[in-house]
Amino acid sequence: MITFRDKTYRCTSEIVLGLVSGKWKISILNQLSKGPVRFNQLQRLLPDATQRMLTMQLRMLESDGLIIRKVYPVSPPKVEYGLSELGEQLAPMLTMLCDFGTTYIESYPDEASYTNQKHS
Amino acid sequence: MITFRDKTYRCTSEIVLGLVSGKWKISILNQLSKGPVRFNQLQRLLPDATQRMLTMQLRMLESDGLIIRKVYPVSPPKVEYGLSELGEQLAPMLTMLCDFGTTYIESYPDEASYTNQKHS
DNA sequence: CCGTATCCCAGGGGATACTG
DNA sequence: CAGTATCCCCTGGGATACGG
Repeated sequence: MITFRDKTYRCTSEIVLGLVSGKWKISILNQLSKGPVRFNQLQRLLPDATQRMLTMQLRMLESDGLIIRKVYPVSPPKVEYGLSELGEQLAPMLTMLCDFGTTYIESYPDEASYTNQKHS
Repeated sequence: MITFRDKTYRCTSEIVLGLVSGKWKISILNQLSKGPVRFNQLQRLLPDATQRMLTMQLRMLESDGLIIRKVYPVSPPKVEYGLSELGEQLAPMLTMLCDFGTTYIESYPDEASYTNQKHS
């Protein structure tokens, strides 16, 4: 048993699940892996996420040390989010998860369907 | 966007997260990876899981095709759980998640503490 | 031995409106 | 532009008791 930041886990893998579990966390990490992004860019990239949710997920990723929030003290305000070192190290695992997910649903071909998302 | 079993995902990796997210799923998979186990053995291996929770998590893993439930029609009842082919394929990923988790908490040395679990 | 059935609670997430 | 503030709902999980 492991205790980490006041939560208990039965395996260290559960900690990683916690890091990326959250409706928009993976999408955010995927976007940031292409380079730093501003808040309203993210909003346009993830049009189904509300401002509130986006902020919450970003704050969690930040406090978990996976992303870095840079505030430029200018007017109008400018905030940029980018991957931290730790966040970059996560990338290969996200890829593996993605690949396994793809393999998995291919075991159940007629239970999955794809929709292409509108983009600005 | 992907729709799979009436849920929508933004990335196939989220499907995998769903497969293993659940308080006892990883612990169960870890145990079954050592070989098939009976229900009450599992209870003793995971003493903090209630019967109800154990049953629920096992049912989910089963309906997701990761484990196989074998019922022996004898008296007293005997039920044995084992990994499916798909479940075995999951193992390397669980190992990666575990390893990254270990690496991760080592970045924050004084926020983690370890407890060895009582076993029968 | 291997489960169901009930009841209850906390927190993750949605909708909407407001602000430095 | 980049957020807070409220309010509300729903699901995952806990406690406990009962059944084939």
